[in-house]
Amino acid sequence: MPNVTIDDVAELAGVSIKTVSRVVNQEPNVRETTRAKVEHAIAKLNYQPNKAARNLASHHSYLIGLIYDDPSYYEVPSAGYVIRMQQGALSACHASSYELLIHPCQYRKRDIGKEIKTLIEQVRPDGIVLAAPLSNMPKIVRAIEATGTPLVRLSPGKTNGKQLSVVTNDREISAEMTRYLASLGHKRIAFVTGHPSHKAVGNRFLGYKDGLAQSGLAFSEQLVAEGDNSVGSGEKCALRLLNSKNRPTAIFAANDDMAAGVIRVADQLGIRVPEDLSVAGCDDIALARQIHPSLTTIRQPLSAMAERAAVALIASIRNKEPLHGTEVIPAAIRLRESTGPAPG
Amino acid sequence: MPNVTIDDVAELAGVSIKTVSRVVNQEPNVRETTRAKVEHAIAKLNYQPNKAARNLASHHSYLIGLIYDDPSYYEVPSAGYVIRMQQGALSACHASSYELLIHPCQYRKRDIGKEIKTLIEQVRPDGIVLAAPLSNMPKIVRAIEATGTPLVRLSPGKTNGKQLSVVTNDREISAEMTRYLASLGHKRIAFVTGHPSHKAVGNRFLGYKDGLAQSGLAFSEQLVAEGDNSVGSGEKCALRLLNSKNRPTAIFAANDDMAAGVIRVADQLGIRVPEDLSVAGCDDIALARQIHPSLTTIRQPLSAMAERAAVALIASIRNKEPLHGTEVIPAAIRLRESTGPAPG
DNA sequence: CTTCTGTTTGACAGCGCTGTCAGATCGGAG
DNA sequence: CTCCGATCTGACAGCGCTGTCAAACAGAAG
Repeated sequence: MPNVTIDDVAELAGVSIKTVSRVVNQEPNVRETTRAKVEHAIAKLNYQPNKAARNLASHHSYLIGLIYDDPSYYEVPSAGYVIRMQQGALSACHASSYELLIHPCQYRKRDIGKEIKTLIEQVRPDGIVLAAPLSNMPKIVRAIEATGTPLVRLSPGKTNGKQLSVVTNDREISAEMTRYLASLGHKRIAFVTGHPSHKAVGNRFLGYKDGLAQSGLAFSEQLVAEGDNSVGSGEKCALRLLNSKNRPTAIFAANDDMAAGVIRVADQLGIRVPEDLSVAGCDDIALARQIHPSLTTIRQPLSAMAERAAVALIASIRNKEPLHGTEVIPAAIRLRESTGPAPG
Repeated sequence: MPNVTIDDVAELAGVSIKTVSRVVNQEPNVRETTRAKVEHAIAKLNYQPNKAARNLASHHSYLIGLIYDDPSYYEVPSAGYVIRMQQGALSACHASSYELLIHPCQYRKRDIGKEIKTLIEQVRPDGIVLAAPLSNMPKIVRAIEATGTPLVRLSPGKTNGKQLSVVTNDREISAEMTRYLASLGHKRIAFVTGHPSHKAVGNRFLGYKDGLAQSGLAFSEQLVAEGDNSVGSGEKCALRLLNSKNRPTAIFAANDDMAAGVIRVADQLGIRVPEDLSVAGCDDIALARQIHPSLTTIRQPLSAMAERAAVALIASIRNKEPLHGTEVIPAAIRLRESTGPAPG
């Protein structure tokens, strides 16, 4: 196939290749009639600019890298999490004719910093979206900073203010969930915390406390159990909470896996959900819809966050203004079967 | 950062840039001592060839495209499926310093053919891996063929012999699963078929029949129920099968979702799994491990298939030999809690 | 009609690499 | 010691685009 180049278009339109380039790149200062001529020629020849040539001449790669924790590492992969981020990033990239390069990586590796640095130097993406939990690992953030590539972090925690961080309102939405449970008449609302290394989980705990206070309920250590984000730990916590005298009528877990563990234990103990016990989770993983009863939970706006990150990145590349600050994309509560009015 | 180019390396090594190029590209006919000199210089300067320049000069993009059905279209995404394919393809690409471009697409769109064609013409990947079910859609296959881009299909069905197809042994492994159930003493083994449009599902049904025959068991229409791949349809089929007199002691479903439906219904009917009823599925989705009892199923070698596809593609690009034929990557049975000896 | 500013256009030199082809070098046979 | 083919190396011309800069042009002001 005799590929059509910018020269062909220029010839057909009767202008110089530079003018064609201007039209293709939507640069200003092209007369309207000229632009029309060129666009007509482009359409007629079905001209597609050669990316390699453009990249070489412009020192851009028109590539955005999405770096995230390798989901295969986990037995039950956080596949949905990754897919949703990819979707958001892809839609932003395609809207600006950038391409998305994905890079799952295992942060447990010794030389992960060097690996990422090499990757970036070889591929030279114009910008990078870094997902949690990697976005909170100084080693990784520093490796990327060292390459000078614009970076946007998807981070649940506070940020260092150096780059742009796109976050969700973990704390506020957790408070809202807690208030929702309180509004159903629950007085004893327990919380299952997760692994302390996950910043998002810490914020959820704070939100839980906020929500209690806002609902006029007292916080009690008795009603807090510490898990490690796994289903099994959720079961253990549930066992302790549900076997205590004066047991809670609602349990809010810092993630869905632990909430699923709570439901399983309740089932084994003959405690009906939601009649005797309301259960709420966080994350809206696929499992949340698949279990019985289906789980009331908090849906993180992962796709929207990744999209926003990529959009910001591309805009900043375009106008050469550095990125910084924090942007909040709000999460949403998904009401399902596992929560209901307090018993009695 | 003053990027180091091939000229810098050539100067330091005291050779021409062409020789450096030869070393970088592992071309033959370079004296060992020269190669060592150059490699030393490369290491010293930490030289990274500029992809854009290389692409432009060589007319290659060093990009492999992975095209699959957009998982977001489904309520409960087939995220695990996609992630596993990505992993396989990524590992093959990185091993040969290719990059992977992902492209989820919605085949229900009218102009999907044109969309894919445009995508390919813009991005110019050196090869494409096309996943099921898209790989069985003539419209899509033809659109890709029209661009002349090398194509490998991940296809459960038979192929047209035009390109390479990487398949799994659906039929044989289903027969094996059936024989396994028979070997546990089951005499009445039922089968839940899926949506007829999924070719893989048809092969599984054939394998089921094979397995019965190989185990000396008679096939009976009474023991077949037709679902549509959904959990709900699995429940309906289970209801019919388990309420029939002389009910089966084992049910083999053409996918895991339907198998999960079977287990749910058995639970509701007070039929114990696996004591009273063995249940087997197919696909090994995340849910298979999460339900109680965990599901015996067939694990498709998705990652291996995608990896093989990408490896073959890259090899064919390298030696310029067209690809064709069919390659089989065997699946594996995962024994879990849902199957056991026949009752009585 | 001239001058000046701002807009529009084009010539041309790369970007950093690979392909081509010719020249240099080497080793063994004559 | 010479010759020949095989092996190794380098000069150079692009690949198809963008950035730079200067030239051409248009319209407003004098």
